[in-house]
Amino acid sequence: MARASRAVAEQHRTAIEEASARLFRQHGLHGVSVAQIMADAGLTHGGFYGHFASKDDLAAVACARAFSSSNARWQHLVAKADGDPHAARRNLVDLYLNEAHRDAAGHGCPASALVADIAREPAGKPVRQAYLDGVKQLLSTWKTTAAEGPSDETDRAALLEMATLVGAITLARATAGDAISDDILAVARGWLLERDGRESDRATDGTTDSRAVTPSAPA
Amino acid sequence: MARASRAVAEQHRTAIEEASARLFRQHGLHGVSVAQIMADAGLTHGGFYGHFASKDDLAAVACARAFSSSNARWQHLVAKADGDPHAARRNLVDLYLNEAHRDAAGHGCPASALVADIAREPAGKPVRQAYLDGVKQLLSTWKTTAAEGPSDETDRAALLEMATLVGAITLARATAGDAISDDILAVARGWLLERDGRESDRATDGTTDSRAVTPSAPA
DNA sequence: TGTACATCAGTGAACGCGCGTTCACTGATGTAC
DNA sequence: TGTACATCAGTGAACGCGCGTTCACTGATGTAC
Repeated sequence: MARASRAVAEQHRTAIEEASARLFRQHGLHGVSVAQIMADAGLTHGGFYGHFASKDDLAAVACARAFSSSNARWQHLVAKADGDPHAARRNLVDLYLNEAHRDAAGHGCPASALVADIAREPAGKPVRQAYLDGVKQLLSTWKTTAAEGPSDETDRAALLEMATLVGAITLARATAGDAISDDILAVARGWLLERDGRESDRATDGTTDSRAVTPSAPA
Repeated sequence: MARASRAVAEQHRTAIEEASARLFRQHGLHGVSVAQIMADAGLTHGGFYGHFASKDDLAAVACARAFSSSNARWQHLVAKADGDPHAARRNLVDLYLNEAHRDAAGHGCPASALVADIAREPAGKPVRQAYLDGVKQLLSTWKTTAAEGPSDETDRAALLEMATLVGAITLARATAGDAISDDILAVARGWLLERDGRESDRATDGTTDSRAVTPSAPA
């Protein structure tokens, strides 16, 4: 291949972004190389710098893309609940605190998959800002599932609940293979749903038992 | 230096373990090299393999050491509470959900500092078992701060609370520099202390406001 | 207690390898006429 | 619509560098007598 058309070049750029958004979440920002990302996108490594200024530049783009994709899925699940905030929350919790999500970080929530990588990035790196923006997007979507309407208390609760989501899934990943891993997910799931009132024990997708969810696409 | 005495060689081994326990927590298992660890311990890199079979081997030893050290500090704070589980819990929460702990992962809790690195390690790696054992040690210590005595419910609560501790500190690290970072710590601190009953609003070390803790040695 | 010498902790050069990035090159694409 | 040619997306070799690990070597330590 000598020269791709503009349309094809744009497809290539998208493929690079999608491959990196997945591989960065799976292996970490420094656990996958430019060459591996390009190979995953079906290209050779030399063309990378025609699309991005640096690996750091790509990291920020990929991070933003991963959050955007996760947030869209969250909003879709909220919409499916058709105005019932309890059902919306149940949909999100079932998606998030799930063995399938635990075992597929590459397709899951970037807030948890990248949290430690971002914490170690120096202050000026663009990926840090992308992460911060992304977390705030997810928080905003999460708040729409609060039983009470918007308030300072709802904001505080959302911070606590997001920390619990992130802590439960990351700790479950680190302890995967031991019974404690499933227990962590189950306990956090129970707390997040029970604390939100009991009048909505059914999710809108028809499942009746959050512990027996069919393996579904992760967050 | 040509040959160190046995006593000095053992000091060197200890220095390597301590340096790596700190540097692995700060920069990640793959974010610091054998040469950097050895230099930090005051040695050159070639001697490393006289002490450890591989970097993976050291990772497991360093992980166990970090947990052992953290757990000892936890037990010391529990002991200081002199049998009052509320005060013990307050001591631990003040230690953990703290700006100083957030900003010094290298001296902090390995359960949070290493959580994402461990999640990405393949199943057979010895560091995974060391991590799992360490988390169970901390859980065991944490349970001694439960208001009610030992029970299945206490066990489940401890899992949830540990996930919240880990989630809050890691998310606070990833968002450090933004106001949301301090908010996450404050909200999680409030929840962990309030949920445990209100009769113990004073920690045993004499501080009266958990939000104004003096910067202290992290967990 | 003193001597002879084997042991071995630590040194530093070297190994093959993969990293992020650069660059001369290729040849189809896109454009000017 | 057809031709001439400049543009530039992608290729693959190459750059300097740091990685984990190995190894010949040094010389003080530890031991046998």
